[in-house]
Amino acid sequence: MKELIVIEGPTAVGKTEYAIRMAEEFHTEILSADSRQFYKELNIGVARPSEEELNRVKHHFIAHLSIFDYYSAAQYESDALALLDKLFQTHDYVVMAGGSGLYVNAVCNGIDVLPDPDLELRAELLQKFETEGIESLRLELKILDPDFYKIVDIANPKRLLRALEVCITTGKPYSQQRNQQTKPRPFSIRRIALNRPKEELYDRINRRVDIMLEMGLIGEVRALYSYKDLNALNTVGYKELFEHFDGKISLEQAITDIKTHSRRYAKRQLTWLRGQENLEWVEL
RNA sequence: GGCGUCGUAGCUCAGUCGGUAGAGCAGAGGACUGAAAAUCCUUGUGUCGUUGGUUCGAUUCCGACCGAUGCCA
Repeated sequence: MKELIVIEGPTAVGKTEYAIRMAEEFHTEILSADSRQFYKELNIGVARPSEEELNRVKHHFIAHLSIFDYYSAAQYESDALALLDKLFQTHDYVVMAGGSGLYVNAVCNGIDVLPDPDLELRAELLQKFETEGIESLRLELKILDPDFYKIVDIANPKRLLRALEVCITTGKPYSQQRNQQTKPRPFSIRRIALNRPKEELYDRINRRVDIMLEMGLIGEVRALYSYKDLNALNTVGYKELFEHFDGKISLEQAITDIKTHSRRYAKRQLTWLRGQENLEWVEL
């Protein structure tokens, strides 16, 4: 029986090192499930594994995309499954490691079959939201999919937007196309969630930000300044420095913001993980 | 040393024409199916600097003191 070993956990907990050790032990390879390490332009700020680490074990889905590319959890699901199919021909175990919970779930549990967004439609709806406000999205969704309207977070524009996209492009209510059933996989899955005492984790996050700065984070971000509106750059470590370059905040403030936002990100990841089933928690 | 301003939640500050107080940020908790390092929701009792006085009642008015700060010496 083939097995996928998944290493999850909050940012800076130590997933990279843990996954590499595990992959070495099982003589296998690693799939990154980190939605920001996908982008080749992002390196220091997303704590990409070092050259040395990448040489220890073969990694996939690191720097395989450009910040100009569109990508999604559903695409990741099919890319990862295709690769796993190949890797399992020669390995009994494969390791997947990353902090993007939605992406991990797409691979472990599957994601409903729905159309990819029509980017033109998305832009149109976004335009509507910006000019007419969130209430206009609510009214439209209430008509197109009253059932979903009852359960969505109507304060969250992204949820409303996506539901509308699906309704409009398929001509059917979004709620009728969501079944949220776990898809069977041709391999078993062992999910390990790494954690540390909060104080220690926060200390690691703060220290890692300082290390990123020493490694030249500011230069990396400055070189990407003209693309600051791309989704891939709506990322902790980048957006705060863009604000500094815009003259809105001091460098000192940007640095403390990066630390604060990273801590909050870790907190959200833990909230997400607490809600997941079949997790094996490992305290480091 | 003199005159003035300020001292309220971890931080920045609002406010109470006298009836013991509230925002933003931080913090904490939560949600989450094609943008997810994204996006969204909930959550604010603190000797109102200390100490006297006036008052039925003071964080609010008055005095003194302490601290911060500005100007003048």
